[in-house]
Amino acid sequence: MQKLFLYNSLTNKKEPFEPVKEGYVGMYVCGPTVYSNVHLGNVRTFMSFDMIYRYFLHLGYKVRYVRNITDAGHLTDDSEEDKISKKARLEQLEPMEIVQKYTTDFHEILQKFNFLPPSIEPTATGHILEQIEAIETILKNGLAYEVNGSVYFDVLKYNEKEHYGILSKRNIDDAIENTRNLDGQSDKKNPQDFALWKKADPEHIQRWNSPWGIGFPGWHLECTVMSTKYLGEKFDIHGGGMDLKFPHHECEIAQAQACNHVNPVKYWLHGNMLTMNGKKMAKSTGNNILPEEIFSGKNANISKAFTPSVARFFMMQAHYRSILDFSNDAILAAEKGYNRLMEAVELSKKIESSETSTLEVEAWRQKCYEAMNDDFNSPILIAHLFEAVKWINLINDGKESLTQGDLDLLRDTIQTFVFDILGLENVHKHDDNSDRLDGLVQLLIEMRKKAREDRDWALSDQIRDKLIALGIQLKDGKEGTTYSLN
RNA sequence: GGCGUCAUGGCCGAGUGGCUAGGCAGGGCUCUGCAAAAGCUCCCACAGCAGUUCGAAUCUGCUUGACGCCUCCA
Repeated sequence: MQKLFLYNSLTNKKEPFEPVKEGYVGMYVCGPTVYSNVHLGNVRTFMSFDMIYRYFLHLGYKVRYVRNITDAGHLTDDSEEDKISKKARLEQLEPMEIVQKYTTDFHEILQKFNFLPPSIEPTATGHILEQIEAIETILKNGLAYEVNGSVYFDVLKYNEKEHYGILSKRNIDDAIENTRNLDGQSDKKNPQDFALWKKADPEHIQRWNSPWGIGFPGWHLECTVMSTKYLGEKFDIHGGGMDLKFPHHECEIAQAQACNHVNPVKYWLHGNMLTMNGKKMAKSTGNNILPEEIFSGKNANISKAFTPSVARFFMMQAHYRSILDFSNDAILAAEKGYNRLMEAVELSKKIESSETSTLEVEAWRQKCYEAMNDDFNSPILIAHLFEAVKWINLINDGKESLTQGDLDLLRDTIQTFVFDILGLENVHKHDDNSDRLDGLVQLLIEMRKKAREDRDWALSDQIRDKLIALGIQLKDGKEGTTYSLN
């Protein structure tokens, strides 16, 4: 099995991956809060982990990939209203209608981007009982306290024996000094404390019964409970966006420690932000672009529509831990590179083998693995894939050659990395009219051929230029004319 | 204010103490009726200032700038 190194946010180091249980990987990724459409920035994080999931599967691990749906509603501020209920009131819908609507949207979007579904996709509302039990355990262990029907985690007490800040590299004393004074009416003993259970006011729509009265679970508890339930007290990988590192993931560690006395996660992986115009994409600021807008081209920041696979390629060209800035120029450039890659992939199916090989396919294949083994370095992998693009074209020109065995290896490796691991798709516009379109274009190619034989350049160029205007690129080669659709 | 990350060629983006990814755009050549496509090739960058070193863009310090977190956030 390939030796994989990954960057652990807990230690800030690249470490060799050694699973808790040999041959198995338990991976938990914080999913979306389903109160509005996912934007491209949300998608980036999930896509990074989709690629990581795919790579683990390819390496032969048995992976249980858990990605939750947050449908219980997190608090937005110190008011008692949470996101889900807020939106529900706005649209005159039941909270679960909102949840259903945006969960469906989430799934549809990810499907278009060719995501593999997670092994388990648990919901917060489906685990209220488990959350209540966890709170009882934490209370019993003396690390939480109840005030007026709410239960808070006692961060200072926890910090006496454990390190609150172990992940985000924060010092609790600094945090105390620098906490903003939001209001004076909080029930918390200390501003650092966070809610495990929050009392629901009468007008609060999402509400459940509990030993502390009617209320709803706190911000961070669901992930602790669900990851423990499905992956165990100690599991391999926990992922999420960089912006969740603090406080969300820090609180998860504290809760798990308080419940199970175990540091729950071996490797913390954090994907970096997708920015637009140099600023983080966020639902709240309006600085974002929706996947549907990418697919339709209907957004002021882009000049045309892009396929999901082009957007995926654009994101895979950057490392998951780097900030990536979205712009029209950047995705246009990515689209051209993507097209060139896909055309070479198609061509690779047609090129023929020779008696001898002039290229080192096995060494190249190993370089592809080395790229992925180095903290899932997809941009380096793509650089290597473009080396193969060059090879395929040279073989096609008769300037290099491969034996049947090497050619099969090349094709297999491309298939593996381009489609299985990066999750790209070569989108053929195979609608009902594709045969007709092909027939039409072939007819025009014939007519142009005739015109060229008659030296009727005006006609032949007209055919060529009108077709390119329609997005049909004619390619004159030694063996005749072919075409590609843009 | 505190904590942290990052500053790479026209653009996007990797990476390493010396051998200097890749994509896009641009120049030249091959091919072509002219082109396009494809191939070859050129353009050798690492914010600024000091320091460590035989040697740094890569290590250290400072400066400047950007971003992220500290409040829901992928």
